[in-house]
Amino acid sequence: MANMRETIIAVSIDLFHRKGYFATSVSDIARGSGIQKASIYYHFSSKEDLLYHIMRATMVDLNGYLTRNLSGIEDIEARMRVAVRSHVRFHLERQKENFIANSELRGLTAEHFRDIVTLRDAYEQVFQQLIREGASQGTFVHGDAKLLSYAILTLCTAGAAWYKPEGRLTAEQISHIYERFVIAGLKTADAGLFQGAP
Amino acid sequence: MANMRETIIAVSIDLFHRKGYFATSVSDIARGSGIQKASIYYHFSSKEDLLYHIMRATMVDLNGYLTRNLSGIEDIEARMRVAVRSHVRFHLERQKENFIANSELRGLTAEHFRDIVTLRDAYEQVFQQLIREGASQGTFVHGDAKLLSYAILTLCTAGAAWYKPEGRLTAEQISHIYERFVIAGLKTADAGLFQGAP
DNA sequence: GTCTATAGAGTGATAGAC
DNA sequence: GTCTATCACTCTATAGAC
Repeated sequence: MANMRETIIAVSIDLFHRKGYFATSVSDIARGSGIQKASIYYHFSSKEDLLYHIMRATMVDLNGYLTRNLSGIEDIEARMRVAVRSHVRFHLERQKENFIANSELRGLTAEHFRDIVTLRDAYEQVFQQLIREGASQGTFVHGDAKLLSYAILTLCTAGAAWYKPEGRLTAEQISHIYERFVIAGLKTADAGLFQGAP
Repeated sequence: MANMRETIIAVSIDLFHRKGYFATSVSDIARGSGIQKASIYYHFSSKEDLLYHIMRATMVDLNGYLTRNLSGIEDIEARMRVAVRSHVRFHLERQKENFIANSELRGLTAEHFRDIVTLRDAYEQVFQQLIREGASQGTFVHGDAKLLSYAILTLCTAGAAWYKPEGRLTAEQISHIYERFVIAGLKTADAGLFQGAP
């Protein structure tokens, strides 16, 4: 870890994941980084600024990863398979950051909160659009795209949360399991199953 | 709210849900309850004791609700349908407490943490046993019962988290939607889908 | 059962030397 | 870029009066 700024970020990701944002003090981060707590403020203007930076980088990378993986693929079902695999793999590979991004939104200022939610909404829109296109061309069931997208994403996000790298399955195997499960649900659930939604 | 102890619990559930356990101070709870913070300690020995009480009551009630709903039902598929509906309905009716029980485990002492996790494990075992029995009699697919139970429970728990009481669907309608979705998944997912697990 | 008062420790953040 | 020192405040929890 050549760069102190990167060290602080890595230490913070680890602590925010293990103890939570509010339970982690700037002193904890400084101790883990091997510097005094005042030195943290040379690199970041506040503890919240550090949280925001971690969350924003995670969401931007998540969106970028999905866009890259989808580029050049035309078939709707193939695009959905790729989207699910992309989501699961990203969450498995950057487990701690994604856990933070999903659980520490309350630590952000109102302005930063809005920014992160906007990025999250854009990501969910990709899945909802795929569900709508798949339904209109008869590949997927007709149902509330918003509720369906939440179901798909939370199922996969939660799956990634209990994954242990030293476990029996590789990230590749797990992403295939969820890909097949979601596609099965989108094709076989009886019509009207997800009609109406919050 | 005749009883001050009950008032403190209700106020704490609201604050822990809205702001999180660590971001909520004993002063906040006292202010919400209309007393001085020192008076909180007449009713509870510590802030953690209050969190533990809320979590334990929620888990005990969750288990009791499931047991009552399952009593007298023999058929495996019918039992699974009832179990899923029971889970979803309980999470919709006591949304805040369940959210706390699922997200504030880090606030507990090691001893209390173990106690809550034991209760949660017992609850999950009911679902895993149903999955195993259904598979052995040919009603459900064969697959890793643990991974399947996690998928079912987190899908339904997450669904309950974004539910808004003033929304379009009633708790009854939502619990039916999830019941049908889970049963469809348990009956139609191709064999080997959930083989192997964390 | 609830109050006032306070102990004792830790918090996020800043000033200014080097 | 990192340090020491410190500000101003908040936190959980307790003591003891009423």
